[in-house]
Amino acid sequence: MSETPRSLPAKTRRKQLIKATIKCIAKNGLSGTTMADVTKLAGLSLGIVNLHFETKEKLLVETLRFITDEYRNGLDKIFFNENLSTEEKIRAHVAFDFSRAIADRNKLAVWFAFWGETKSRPTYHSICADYIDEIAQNLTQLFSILKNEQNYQAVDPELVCTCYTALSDGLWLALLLTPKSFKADDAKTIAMHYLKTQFPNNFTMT
Amino acid sequence: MSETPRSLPAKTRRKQLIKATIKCIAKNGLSGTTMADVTKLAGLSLGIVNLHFETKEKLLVETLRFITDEYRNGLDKIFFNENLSTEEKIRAHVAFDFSRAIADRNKLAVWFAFWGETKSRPTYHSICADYIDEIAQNLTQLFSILKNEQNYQAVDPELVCTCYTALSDGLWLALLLTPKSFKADDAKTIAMHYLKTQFPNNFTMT
DNA sequence: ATCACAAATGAATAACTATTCATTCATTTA
DNA sequence: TAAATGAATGAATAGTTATTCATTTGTGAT
Repeated sequence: MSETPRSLPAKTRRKQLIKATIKCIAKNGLSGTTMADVTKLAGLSLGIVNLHFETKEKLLVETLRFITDEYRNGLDKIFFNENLSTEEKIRAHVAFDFSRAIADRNKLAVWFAFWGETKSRPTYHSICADYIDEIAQNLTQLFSILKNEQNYQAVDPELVCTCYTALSDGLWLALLLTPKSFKADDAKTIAMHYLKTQFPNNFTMT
Repeated sequence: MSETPRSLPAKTRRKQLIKATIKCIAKNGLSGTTMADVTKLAGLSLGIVNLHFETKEKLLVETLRFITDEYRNGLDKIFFNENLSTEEKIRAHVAFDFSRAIADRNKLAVWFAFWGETKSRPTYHSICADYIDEIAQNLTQLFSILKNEQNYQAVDPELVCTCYTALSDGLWLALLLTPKSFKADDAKTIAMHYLKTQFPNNFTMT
């Protein structure tokens, strides 16, 4: 195949530009991300973003949608996997949260960049609100099933879901801010530590 | 006193501008914050920021420093308060984390906005790294003292500190993203729920 | 091969925004 | 009361950056 075909399916080119945008936001911040930077990083010409996305703002929205979709789809695959037990699904959820693809510092920078703008941009907010709700419902259900299966009387599934989710987000922040001293494995250990306090008969060390 | 004295101590004017900047970042995002917006919101003239801060970038740095100092100083007051028991200090820490002054949506938007730029701006990063380290040391010490005082054999103070801190940051995100369904009191309940799993003889409901 | 088409280019443009600084104005001092 | 001071103003400037679109270039059909 050629190095960089001059002509490519629109979908491929859009993805290429979104990936460049992620790198660019990580490198220069959302406020420092320019069309010139993005297109240069993608190895393409200045006008290409307007050709494929119309405006910079739409490129940013699609970039946010890209990372939220990636996250949501990954979790859905786990949730609807019939070969996994409930405990295995929860374990897989944690593993996914701190996997290479998700707990990547470039992508984490993008998450936080958009979260910081959420209050001022209704579009960003509604994209985030959507996936949050869906994931919370699925995860709460998993905790609820585990509670019933294993007879954990005192557990409040909804509370555990909110707590786990917040914990996971905060661990992402630690990965972003202190990458030298805090690694994905540390984050996973802490997340499992919390789950074990709630479900002491499950989630024992492997 | 006059409504808006034409002349004011430099420190007061700087604070006034920083407060306007916080509101402006919350309202327009970091990327959408312009000098015109900030100065208009402060009810002052366009050139005033350059007069008091030299550049926009320096205003932003001072704004980040303002909120980090406010947070650090508040926690220090608790940590060094000799009238409080260890448990009371930890309780006060939680109460502070989700108090009106700290868990304010404008300020939360500012925290996340800067966190999102941390990877690309060494200055922002070092301001954050500083306070994180100091607070973690103090909080770890509190957990360590409580462990020894009350004989909690299994507790790992450092891990509990990292876990609590991440949880708290994640709960802030929930307050920012889903303010309708999730309030400061809910956040406090969840934080206390976690502490109770670690120190079951303490942190019982009030 | 040639043509027709669509994708990509990038110089030029239009819009925006940080910064400057000559001027204005309130306050203080003599 | 009359300078003198320096904080504050905002029109003008300089610099940056998103967007446009006439032109170029590769691709596939005939």
